[in-house]
Amino acid sequence: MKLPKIYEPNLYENDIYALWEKSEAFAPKYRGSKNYYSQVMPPPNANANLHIGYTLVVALEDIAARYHRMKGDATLLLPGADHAGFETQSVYEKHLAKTGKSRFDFNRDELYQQIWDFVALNRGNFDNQLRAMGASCDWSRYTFTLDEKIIKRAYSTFKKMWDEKLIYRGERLVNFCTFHGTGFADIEVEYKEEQSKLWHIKYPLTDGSGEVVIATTRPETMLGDTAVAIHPKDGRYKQLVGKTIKLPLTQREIPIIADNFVDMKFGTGAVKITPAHDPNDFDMAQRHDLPMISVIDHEGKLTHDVPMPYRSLDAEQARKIIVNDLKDLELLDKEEDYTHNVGHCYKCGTVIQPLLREQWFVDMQPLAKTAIAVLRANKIIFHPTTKKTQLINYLKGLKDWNISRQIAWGIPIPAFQNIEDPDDWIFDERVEEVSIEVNGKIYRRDSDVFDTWFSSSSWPYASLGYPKEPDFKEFYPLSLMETGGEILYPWVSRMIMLGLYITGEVPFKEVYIHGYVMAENGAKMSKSTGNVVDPLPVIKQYGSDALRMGIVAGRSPGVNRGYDQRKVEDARNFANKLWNVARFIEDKVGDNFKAKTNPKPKTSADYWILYKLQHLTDQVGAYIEQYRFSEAYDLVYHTLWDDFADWYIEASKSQPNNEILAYGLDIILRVTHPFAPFVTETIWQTLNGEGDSLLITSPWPKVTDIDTQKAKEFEQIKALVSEIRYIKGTVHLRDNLRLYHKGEVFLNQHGTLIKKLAQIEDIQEVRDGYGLHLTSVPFACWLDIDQETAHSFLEQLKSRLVDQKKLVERLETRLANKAYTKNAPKELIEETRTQLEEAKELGSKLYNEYERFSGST
RNA sequence: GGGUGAUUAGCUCAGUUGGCUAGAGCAUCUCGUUUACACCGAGAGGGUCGGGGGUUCGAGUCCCUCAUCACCCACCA
Repeated sequence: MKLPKIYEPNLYENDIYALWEKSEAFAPKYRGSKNYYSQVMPPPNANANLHIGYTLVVALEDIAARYHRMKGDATLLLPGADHAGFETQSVYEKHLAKTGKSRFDFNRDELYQQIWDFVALNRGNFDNQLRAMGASCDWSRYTFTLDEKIIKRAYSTFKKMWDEKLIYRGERLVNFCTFHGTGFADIEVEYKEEQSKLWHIKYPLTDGSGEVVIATTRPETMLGDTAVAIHPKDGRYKQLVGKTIKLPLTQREIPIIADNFVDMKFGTGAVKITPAHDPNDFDMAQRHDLPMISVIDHEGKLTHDVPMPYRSLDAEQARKIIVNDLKDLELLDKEEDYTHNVGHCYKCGTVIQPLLREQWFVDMQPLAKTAIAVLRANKIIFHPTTKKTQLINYLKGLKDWNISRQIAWGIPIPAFQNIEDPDDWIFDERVEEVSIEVNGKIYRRDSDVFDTWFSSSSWPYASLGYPKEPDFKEFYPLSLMETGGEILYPWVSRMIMLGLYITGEVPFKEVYIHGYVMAENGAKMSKSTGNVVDPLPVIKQYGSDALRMGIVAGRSPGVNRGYDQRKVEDARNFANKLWNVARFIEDKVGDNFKAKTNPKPKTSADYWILYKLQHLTDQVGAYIEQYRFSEAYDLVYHTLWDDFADWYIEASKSQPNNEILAYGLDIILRVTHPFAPFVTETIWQTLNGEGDSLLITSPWPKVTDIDTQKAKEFEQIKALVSEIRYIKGTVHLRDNLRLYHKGEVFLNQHGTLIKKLAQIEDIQEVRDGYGLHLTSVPFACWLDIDQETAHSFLEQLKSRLVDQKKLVERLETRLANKAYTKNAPKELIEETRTQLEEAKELGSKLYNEYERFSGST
């Protein structure tokens, strides 16, 4: 079968992927190695289209997986999708809104079913996109985060924590979005800087002896104040401790307390304490045993615990009215402009209200402690390494984790409450029931669901079927967890903690954190800005391989970088180059392409290319094992293009060796396959004709020992040819150029090749002659350029001569430095000596040429 | 307030424990249709490696410091 002139990815990609799938090439299988290599892919939101960032995820994971598969390791790349609880529910709510409905029109069970159907409708996109990107993942092991095994695992984990008292139910401050009606973990709150006011309010002492001025950004919460705090060493106030304040606008009396937390320098040095609506105040209330009064409810309105005129007001509205009322009472001391950070719901932008709610919490201390110890002991290797330190710092300051969410789309919490005794909670997995009877008592199900991260923290072992499934026994701990920096804290940290807690082992041996794919101008991609790049049109235009390589090229771990279309184009050109190399070789070797394992090198070019290919196979493998993808790709790119195509194939046109051509292509196809799976497999299938061999499962190549001395001969030919090309280009000579020499064996031997590569008329042995001598090789030879033409080369000669002199000087100073000869490694000094010799020789040749031509001006 | 990363050619970026005259792609300029490829070939120009100190025989690379940008964490009301 003949390869057409241009590689058109669209014509082949689908068929090639189908071929891999049909051949079960993605199933893990030991092929000559005893090692396994396993990754579970970070599950993207099942409901959304994959954005270009996920192409990077796929590319990185798939390159590593394909490499290890070819190494013979049993390789598992497990695909999955995430129900993405709150994310998906808010998408669905927007969808509902279009039909004029809202979540309040349905109960939670109804909503759950509706969202399930909604997600099922959209899920196909995800599968197809992953295929289009060439992910060699095992679809038979596809896992959804609401699969039975994942839910059961969440329940077992919850139960174990419950039994071991790591789970507790408590009334704590939670970050509450009054629009979505749910609480969030600390990490989900988005802080934004806002212009606001700092109000100074006079709080009169009960005994009438004066007043204390407090400063606040949230005057509406004063109705819930239960104390005023000052610093114990503050001379202005310390005599007031123990006295009480008559809280304005209310009839309540509240104490003045002393606490080290208070910053004397901020505001007035006196701070109102509202335990039910501020985390720091909450902590202080616990220390001083203060009452907590909720004055804002879950809808963001003032509660019935505030004086009549303020009840049911919107918090924002209440603020204005209260400030006005204080003004009227002449209790407002002053207003200052003030800029501070305010927490917002990351989805709708509503200001987050800290509210007192009963929720389930996980005591993170013991889990974090174990994780820190494991990280410190380097049981998990991080790429880049700095992420480890960041993670340890995060774990050190970790607070308890609120795992309750008041939404429908998620895993119901398997806890039931005695309807007659609110403190009596039991664990039970019958979550499909609203209420159950146990020991004659009626228990009602907690209507909340788990935070998505609670179940996904078990992903590495739950998706492998912990504890009994063979996959778990075979592939755990995972070889690599590849993921983005934004989920280092919410996900990676928790996978490590829960992995250690449940399985007693680290969940993965290495972590690779990729940077974000930013928009081309470096800004963050977001739907609202409209600068999101959709991978599918890019794949259609340039091919899947081009996108994969283009997005990996020049990218290092943990660093954000813009999407660069030029790199994709370049990669497309690379795929086409490979295609045409294959066409050329197909033409020479014929259709029955079968590369010999040990081809016989004949020419110095043969030895040279084998040497290059040996370096390629060894080094690319080493790079991938160190997860240095960009450098690996770079080496593949330049070996194919510069070495194999531009030098070896060109040389082969005058000294063909079909065995080596076929062998070289074979090696290059294998080594390129992890990066460009489609084009390499397409070529492989076309050239192998009827054969049933697949490149994807072919072994990674190994080139045996090469005679490097012979390889070096070709380096000399390259140097000679390059110099001739340079001179030709500079003096604008094209035709009829001859190279003369006085009986150099080397030039006689390689004359035909040099003639061909340098595009000159002839190479001749002569007795004597006159012309421009070449300086880059240790042979006496010259181009038959006349005096006048050679003159135009004088400038070049001069600048090269100057450079050469500088180099000689630099090397001489270095060697004259006794500290250098004393301290530097011997090989390096030896190298410097050789270098100096060569530099001197080249210098004198340049000098001679320069003298001869300048003298005759 | 704390932390991390970035700052290298016109643009986008590589550059592993310090060691050949600092690299790539794109862009620019000059040639070129030669047994595959114009999504091509040959050649060229272009960099005080953000500033300033220091350690070292030797620093783009290590240390200190400053500046600018980005992100993350914290949240003193």
